[in-house]
Amino acid sequence: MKNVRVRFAPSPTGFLHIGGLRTALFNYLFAKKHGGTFILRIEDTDAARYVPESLANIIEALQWYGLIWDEGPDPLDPFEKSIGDAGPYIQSKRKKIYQTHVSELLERSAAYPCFCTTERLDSLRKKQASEKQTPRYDGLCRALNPSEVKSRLVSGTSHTIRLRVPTEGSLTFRDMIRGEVTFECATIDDQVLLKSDGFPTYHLANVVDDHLMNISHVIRAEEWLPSTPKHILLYKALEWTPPFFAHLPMILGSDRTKLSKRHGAEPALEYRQRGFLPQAVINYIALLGWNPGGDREFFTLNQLTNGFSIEKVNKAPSIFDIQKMRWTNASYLRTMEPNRLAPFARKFVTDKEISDEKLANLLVSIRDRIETLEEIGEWGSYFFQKDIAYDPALLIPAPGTKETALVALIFVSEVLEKMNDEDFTEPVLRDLFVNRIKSSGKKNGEILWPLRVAISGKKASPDVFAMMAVLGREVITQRVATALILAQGLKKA
RNA sequence: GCCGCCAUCGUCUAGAGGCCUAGGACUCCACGCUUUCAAUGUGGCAACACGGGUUCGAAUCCCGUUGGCGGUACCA
Repeated sequence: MKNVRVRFAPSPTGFLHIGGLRTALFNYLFAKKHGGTFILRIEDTDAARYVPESLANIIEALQWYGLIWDEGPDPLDPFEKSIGDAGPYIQSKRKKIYQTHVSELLERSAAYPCFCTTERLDSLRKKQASEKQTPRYDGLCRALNPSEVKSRLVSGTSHTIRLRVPTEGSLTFRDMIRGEVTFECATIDDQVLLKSDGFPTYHLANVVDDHLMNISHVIRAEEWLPSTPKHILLYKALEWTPPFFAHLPMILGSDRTKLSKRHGAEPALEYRQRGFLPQAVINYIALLGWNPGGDREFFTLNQLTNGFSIEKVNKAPSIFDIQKMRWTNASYLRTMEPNRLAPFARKFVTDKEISDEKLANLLVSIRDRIETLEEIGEWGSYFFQKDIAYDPALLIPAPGTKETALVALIFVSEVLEKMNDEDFTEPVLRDLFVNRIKSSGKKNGEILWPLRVAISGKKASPDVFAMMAVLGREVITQRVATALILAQGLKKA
């Protein structure tokens, strides 16, 4: 394939979501696979729905996920500067370009001015709907005679420009994922190309820009499939060659409808806050609707690129499963060096001066227990907080009573008394305690359960000896003493 | 309603006419390891939507039905 140029073209009407991220990803993969160019274009032709923060969000999200564009707005100054020669890449800055092409369409009679008011259009639709007809433009202005058009234009009557769609015949095109798709022209509406405010609609701006930016392949979500014939008609009217099209299957929520907040689909960047690794999210969503064919589950962005092929993209929609994404994330976490995890753990550290080394030691035992970075806080709470609070009844081991707990804590205190700071390493502690417990004829659980609770305040925690080594002799002695007092206060079982 | 797309375990998927008594992964369950919870190991439950063709042979090809999704704006 020569000269592959693809674009991701979000509109800044909201934050980037998972669906958009997946579209961006597949465009990126396709471009990189074929040594092509990945372009970011901002489609802000609807002033009414414009959300100012969304541009920054889209840019930041794409960057965080590592989908860096070769051409598009300059991240540092997206409105004023751009990377690449085909810009500007923000459609609101291209208003004049669209208008010149509209003139061309008008001259060729491929489009016509429409003076119908919103009110008339609304009541027309309502009437059609009540008569069980397909709501569509009835072509009133299509038949206006030229002199009438001219006089209305001269008088400055508010109007739009519509595409003159053939009334007969059909239109067939090839989709790279779905094969041949056919639409009857009679079912295609006379689409508005230019709004009365002078802004182009998506359809016009999209076609003009794709042509001018030399886009070779349009890869977008399936929701655009029904408007593709309109776009092809536009290419024809402008005497341009249409690009190749590929319509990606949708990503749905757990109730099989379009993904929304209700399904846990936050803005794509929200997953950063939620403790996900960008490469894990990318890995997971790449496998939604695409598979290189095989059993493999893990791919880096490079490996995805090398294995990518648009023909292997599935046709059926898929459901976003946060559970599997968490599992993917957990798998990535487990391969990480503990000291690389340390920066993420820092935010949980409050009132203590803790060395990176100590933090890394702690993370060794936490790493295998978490699915997201966010959970580090939970699992390390005994470490990050100076004082821990818990229900004293927790100190009693499973088969056992208040006395069992007391005996265990006294046992532990006695062992601790004879220890030095230097003894507080994981192997030494383990060795010592396990041997002592063995020679006293007790079971591990009898002693180590109360000890675990004394240290962590939780029934589920990292390894006891790992916690002891990290916290040090002083803190451990203190917590065991506190636990002893708490245990004594317990009612008799 | 009309138009279009789609259809393998609950979910993500492998499957390009015989390799399929349908494979892998998530979830769930059981067991092993073990000081808890995890991680990990072993095993288990679980699917070709339905009906017709085509063919010696169909999850795979064709048609229909049903179901799901998307579109039907001076939104993208």
